[in-house]
Amino acid sequence: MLKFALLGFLNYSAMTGYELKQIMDSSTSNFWHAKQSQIYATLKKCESDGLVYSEVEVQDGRPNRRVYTITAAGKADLEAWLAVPFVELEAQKQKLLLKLFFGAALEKDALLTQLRIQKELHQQQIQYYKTQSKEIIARFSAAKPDMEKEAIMWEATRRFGEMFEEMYTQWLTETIVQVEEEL
Amino acid sequence: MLKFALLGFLNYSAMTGYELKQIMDSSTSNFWHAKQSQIYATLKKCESDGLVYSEVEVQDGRPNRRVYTITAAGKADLEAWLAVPFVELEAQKQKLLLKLFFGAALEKDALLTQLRIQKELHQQQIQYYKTQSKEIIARFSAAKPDMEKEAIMWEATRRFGEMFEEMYTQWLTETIVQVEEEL
DNA sequence: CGCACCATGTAATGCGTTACATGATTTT
DNA sequence: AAAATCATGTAACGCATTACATGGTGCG
Repeated sequence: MLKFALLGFLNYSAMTGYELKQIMDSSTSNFWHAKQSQIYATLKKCESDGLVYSEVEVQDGRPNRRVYTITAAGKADLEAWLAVPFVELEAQKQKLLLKLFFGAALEKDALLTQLRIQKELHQQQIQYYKTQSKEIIARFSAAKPDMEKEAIMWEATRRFGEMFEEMYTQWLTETIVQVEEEL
Repeated sequence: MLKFALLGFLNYSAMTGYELKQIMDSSTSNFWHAKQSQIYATLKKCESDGLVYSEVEVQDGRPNRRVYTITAAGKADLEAWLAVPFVELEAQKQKLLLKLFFGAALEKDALLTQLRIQKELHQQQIQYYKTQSKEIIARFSAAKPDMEKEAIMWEATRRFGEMFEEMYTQWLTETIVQVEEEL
């Protein structure tokens, strides 16, 4: 899957692995993230599969840059993936729910402390989406007025994050009350 | 992480890998799932780490069963994990958002079709949580009246699923309108 | 007769993280 | 003087999926 994220960005413009890491951190990281090492490894794999090619740019006083460019095969691969709908629900993994599922084994107070820590974190995250995340998109839209359609999609993903965190916070609030009263 | 799910269940009672798969499918699968092969492999690892031990039960006319029992070390490991709070947000991965992020490259109709397919799926999932999932918990609670506290936690995880799917459906509804009007 | 269920596992492969390794330049 | 940034990668390990392999019982 990381492959498609990389191809998606390289389809906008050629970039190095280092730059791909930065752009992912500031845009997709809330729903798709990767470590630098995985990005380098995946780019290498994509190159050997003919989806991208790379050229080394020699710099002086700085490390050389390996700039990756998407190929026709890479574009075709990306477009094919975009075109085929997902016809199943994506399986979720939520560590916190797993712990909570077995959480009756914990002291009531220990459980409440954990839930309150999480509530604090998710509340902060709502603010992140409402401020920083919103601003990143606004700045990008201003810089690239030719990418209006893309900006609408980016805003949709931001809105998902905001709604997710609001739902999560609401659920934690209700669960805390439930545990206080019934456990 | 699967390790803790297995230890959590084995802490209730000794079981085979086959039974663990079944119980996970009917309880935690919405927030933690595993393939049968991974369960067998993880049990083996847990045994070599001394967290569980196994005994083969010979059956006639049926394959032998390898019954796993949690050890004192396994209980300690589980309890330590339960006791330490998660102090960070869990990173999420959402394939659909990744595709949507690059979705401006698609035809408007193709994009709308994909969003509508997803909306249908998530709507069905709301119903699953409101009916089948609710019933499974009710049946289990009736069968194990000594596990009242556990049942409250299970209901909390079910409620998370329901709220998540409602949020997701709401977001898709809004996003579909957005794409219809602005793309 | 065919299918689902019971019950176990191995092997290959892929995806992802952590740790290691290097070193100049720029900013605080 | 220290820390962050720029820039690349490899190696080991762990987690997860897919495919392969076996074979009897019970039900419709």
